[in-house]
Amino acid sequence: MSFKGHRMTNQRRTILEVLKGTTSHPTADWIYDEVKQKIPNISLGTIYRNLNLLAESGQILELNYTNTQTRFDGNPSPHYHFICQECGRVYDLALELQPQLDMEAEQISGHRIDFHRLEFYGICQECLTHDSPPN
Amino acid sequence: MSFKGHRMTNQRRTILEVLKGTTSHPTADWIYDEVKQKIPNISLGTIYRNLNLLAESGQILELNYTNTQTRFDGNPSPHYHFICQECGRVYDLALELQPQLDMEAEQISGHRIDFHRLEFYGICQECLTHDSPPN
DNA sequence: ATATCTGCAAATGGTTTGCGGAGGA
DNA sequence: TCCTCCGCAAACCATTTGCAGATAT
Repeated sequence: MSFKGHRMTNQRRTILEVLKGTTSHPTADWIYDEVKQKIPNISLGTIYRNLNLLAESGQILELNYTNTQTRFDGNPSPHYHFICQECGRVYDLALELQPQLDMEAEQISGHRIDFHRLEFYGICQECLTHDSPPN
Repeated sequence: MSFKGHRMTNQRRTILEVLKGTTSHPTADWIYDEVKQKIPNISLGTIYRNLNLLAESGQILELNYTNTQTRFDGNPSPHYHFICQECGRVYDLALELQPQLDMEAEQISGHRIDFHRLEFYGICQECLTHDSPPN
């Protein structure tokens, strides 16, 4: 099982499994801690190299919503996100895709538009109902 | 001329002028080089401190589209952007705002949504018509 | 067989910060 | 006056990378 000339190493498989097995849009550091439980001597450099390679080959998504740590999404199919400004959690949104926006923007701007990214910001349900939110 | 207890120093005024005087969504480094022409001994730390302060007080926008350098926008009113994947330039888009998306996303998710960010990606008109694009 | 990958550790580079002095209000 | 701000330089920290050995195919 490989992907376009890339080898499916134990490290790469485990990283992909961990990322596919969560909906929390984790950071490289969080993934590192998780994978370490299965491959104790894995290095953080390997985590980064594989996350970048997986993102380049379209198997995962890279999310840059802040200027600090990058987050990763095991679901590579197009969808929108919600970012809670209180706890920082990132949620998937079931909002339907809006491909007509690409057409409109293309006509207005004259640029060739391939895709768009849409992120919503606010306070998540969890933080709204709890005084001291976890995480 | 101040802003909520903040002092309007020569450095801060010049940084704001430079940023308001361009539509190129520059990086802190570019702003540094520009401001240095007027205040030769200004430090990069001052650039960052002021950009952060101006962003926090809503006078400018902070754009995090990549995991490398942050870009800044002298126009703080809500609008959408287009990022060219060939030359990296960031353009403003005249596309009308889509506030109904906030309503829809709020109903679907149950989170309180305050605003959204929408960015389009593709190849800009400049790069489409020129073989070797500048910048 | 061999090109890709890994662990290790050092380097990178954008951004932040502590400090003592300067300068707006 | 006094509190915020500045320049300077070091620190910070997420991410990248060079190298020599390991491993998937």
